[in-house]
Amino acid sequence: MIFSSELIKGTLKTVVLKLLADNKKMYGYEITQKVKEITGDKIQITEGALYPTLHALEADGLVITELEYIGKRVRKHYKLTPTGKSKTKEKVNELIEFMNTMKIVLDINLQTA
Amino acid sequence: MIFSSELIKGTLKTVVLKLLADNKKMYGYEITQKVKEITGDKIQITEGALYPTLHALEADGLVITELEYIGKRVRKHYKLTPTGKSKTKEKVNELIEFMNTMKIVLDINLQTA
DNA sequence: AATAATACATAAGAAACCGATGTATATTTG
DNA sequence: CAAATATACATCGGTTTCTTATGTATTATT
Repeated sequence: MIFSSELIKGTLKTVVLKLLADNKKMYGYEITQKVKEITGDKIQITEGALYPTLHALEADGLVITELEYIGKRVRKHYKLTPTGKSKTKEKVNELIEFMNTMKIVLDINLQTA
Repeated sequence: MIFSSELIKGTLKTVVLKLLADNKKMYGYEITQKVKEITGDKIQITEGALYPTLHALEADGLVITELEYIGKRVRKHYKLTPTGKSKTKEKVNELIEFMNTMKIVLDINLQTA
């Protein structure tokens, strides 16, 4: 089972930030593979979604980039800025709170009307 | 704290379906109030998002409608069809699984690279 | 009497993603 | 060794979906 893209949408930025917080430094392709790996292929980030997101994070000053050359191939590494680190905490906390709220909506709302 | 709309986006349809499953029959305005109530004002569904969603659910055959007149004011009640009921189970299960997966991404991904 | 709440609806614009396409190098496999 | 696959970046048109604003009308509150 692969999760519908509408579910992934709202959490993409948070997931990317969290991965960068845990791994210090990652490049785009690595992020797609990492997400596939730790979610058992259930979340697959498309390149068309990821690269614009990374560019937006950079434009917002949440990450900085660094190029690495592997032979002739280039890798663009992304790393959190201090602002990015605190933003990551905010977003992760919001998502956790949101999921707790969702649990209430999904589980506890039993014929209360 | 009010959750960012990007988080709410992917779950709106599922939340509406779940409320209908639990309450048999609801009208639009009632849904907005119910969601505010059970989430402690943290999720506020706008009318511009809700009504198009309800219309889409109806067009997809997941709900049927029924008009009620309170004096001169009209209420449009929405009720799940059999198809809607099974779709609700699917969507709720997917969301629960998604949240479990998200927990792994947010909590357990510790320097595995 | 005026304001707020109830109750529906639409519509223009914005945001964000999907799927496709493009370019190029490196590795694996038959 | 040629072909296929994997690695690695990027953009873009079209679609979906929401936001904000607006519109109409009735009922309740202050």
